[in-house]
Amino acid sequence: MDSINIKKLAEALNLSTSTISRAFRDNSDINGATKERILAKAKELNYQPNHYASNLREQKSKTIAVIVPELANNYFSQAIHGIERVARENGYHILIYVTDDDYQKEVTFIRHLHNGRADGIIMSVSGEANDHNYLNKFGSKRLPLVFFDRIYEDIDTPRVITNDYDSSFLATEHLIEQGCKRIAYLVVNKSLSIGKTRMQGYIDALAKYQVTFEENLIVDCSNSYEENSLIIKEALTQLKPDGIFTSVERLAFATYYACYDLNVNIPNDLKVISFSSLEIAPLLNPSLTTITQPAIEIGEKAAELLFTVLDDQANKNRPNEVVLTSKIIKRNSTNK
Amino acid sequence: MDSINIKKLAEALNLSTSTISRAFRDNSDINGATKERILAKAKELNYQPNHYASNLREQKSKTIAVIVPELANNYFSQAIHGIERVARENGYHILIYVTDDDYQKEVTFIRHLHNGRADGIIMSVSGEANDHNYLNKFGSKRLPLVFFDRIYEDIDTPRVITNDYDSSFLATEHLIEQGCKRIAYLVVNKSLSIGKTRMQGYIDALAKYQVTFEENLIVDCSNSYEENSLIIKEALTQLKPDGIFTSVERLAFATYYACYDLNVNIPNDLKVISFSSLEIAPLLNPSLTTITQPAIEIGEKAAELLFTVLDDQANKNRPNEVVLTSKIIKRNSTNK
DNA sequence: TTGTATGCGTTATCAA
DNA sequence: TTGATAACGCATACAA
Repeated sequence: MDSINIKKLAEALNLSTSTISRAFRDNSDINGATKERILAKAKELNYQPNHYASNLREQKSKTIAVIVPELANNYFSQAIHGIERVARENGYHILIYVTDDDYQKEVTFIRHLHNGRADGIIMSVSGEANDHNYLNKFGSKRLPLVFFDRIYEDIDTPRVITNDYDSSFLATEHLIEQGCKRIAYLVVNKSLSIGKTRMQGYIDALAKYQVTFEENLIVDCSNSYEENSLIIKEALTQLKPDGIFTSVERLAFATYYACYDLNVNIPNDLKVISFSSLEIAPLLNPSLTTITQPAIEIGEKAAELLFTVLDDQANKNRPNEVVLTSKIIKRNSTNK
Repeated sequence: MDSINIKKLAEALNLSTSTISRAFRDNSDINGATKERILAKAKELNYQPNHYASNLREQKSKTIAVIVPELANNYFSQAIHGIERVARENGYHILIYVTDDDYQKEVTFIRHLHNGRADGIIMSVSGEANDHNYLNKFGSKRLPLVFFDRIYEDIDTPRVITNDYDSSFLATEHLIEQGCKRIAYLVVNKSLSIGKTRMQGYIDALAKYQVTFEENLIVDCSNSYEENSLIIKEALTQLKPDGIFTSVERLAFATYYACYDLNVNIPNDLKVISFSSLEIAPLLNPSLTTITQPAIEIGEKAAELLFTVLDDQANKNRPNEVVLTSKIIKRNSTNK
């Protein structure tokens, strides 16, 4: 390694390494002129303090890890965008890990992150999770953790969520107002936080309007595109719903494809509403009525929340839960 | 810091730190039984070698940085997914940086990465770039770098691209075959590699069919949604094209919105084809004819290429350019 | 096969 | 205001 380090820079300037080091930190006492001389030379020689040495010395990495179930999803890429912006403004870097909804990957990622690589974690949990207790195994040494959107309710850690119950209630209400009598709820994992909360909003809205709740109108979908296609087509033909409320974006897409195949007309034969952050929802055929979460803002808030924890580990006055509001945007897929 | 480290683990086992260290690497001589004893105890105490100490000692970080212009774009999120998978399989972590097409951010990211934080960089360059020479300033100390998709032609480094010229030629040909006489080409930065290559395919296809090339049918768009909306509406009303070929996905979306507003019917009044990795292109109104790049594969190849460079810095026999093939998928937006 | 000693590049403490 | 030195946690050369 012939690259430049603090020692060579010190030699080149006839100064000690401590002085050089001081020039790169704001708080230290250092002569203004020397500082400038150092910074100039540093720029000339393209010197930068080695992050790993600093991290080792300071016991922090200025890095946060972001763990998401999937990337090819407008919601998550927007959320990450928000996280990235806030992190950068705070001088932090972000590591990305994708679980593909695989619980084992999630556990492995988290465990490996506890080696100093990251100072904190922002995570939307995998859909498969059964035993969340692994998160408690770290005891007091667990890294600061912030959940967003998909959370484990039994883990005590700050979280950023949206008003899912209300949104689901309103979404279902909207379908009822548009004349739907048999509304199916499509969900990937109904035992998971968001699947469950969203389902409750649906059930309660049905109750309010005295629409009979049918267990089999809750359609359990999977993570596989092919399987979902079959499941949804069967649901459409067997259950003959006149409205569909999907808990995640890709189930709405799958519904559209199924309807095209089966010659089911949206919205005449079937009305569709979905959670989705798709920016081009108006361009779909027909344009899709969505419950749109403020994805970027969720990411930003999650990052901010993590930073308040990092800045002040002791302070227990920080908010433990931030709830943001989603918007229902009515479009043609639920037209009367 | 009361966390566990190699020294404490050594004490707990009555061994030396070097023996512990050896247990965590495969190549070293160590008694099988001791190794197991160490690993068992390590698991019990939740010990993991500190990455920053290892990195400092070994002068490598097992981390690669990925720099992209934007995240909320199906192409890039898919590419990153591919990169992430290959990286993980190789035991590498990935850092994500988003430039928002801001050249200054790109320069800053790259410069800061040369502090040991990453072993290599995979980048799709920002659209604004003027002076690429900053990349040469690092001399022999420049980190291994792989470009994908949006490249600087004047920088000598491995790259993964698609057959953009051919695709553009075929796309234009397709529009001509569908009866278009006035085909506009929408581009964000025509001096940038992909904008230029794609334009050349367009121009040559026009020539082949003796369609007159008109300079003003090359429509220069921006990175702002609002500006593009105005630019495209003006282009539609002033230039009255009967076909549009857009170099990036979001210009196709902007075109759809503009047509909705202006009551221009696609495909009757105007046919549209675009580069796009949108998985739900069939669901658009009308379904969009696309040139679809193998985004995930591009990411995978870029990562593989970087790893061959990292594995063997000296070997100059590695491929310097990988060209993958895009697919034209004809849909209703170019129907006769 | 295991242990000892040294250094990776930096920063904090203390002395000058 | 600056310099000498130790320490962060680990991996390797060398000794045992």
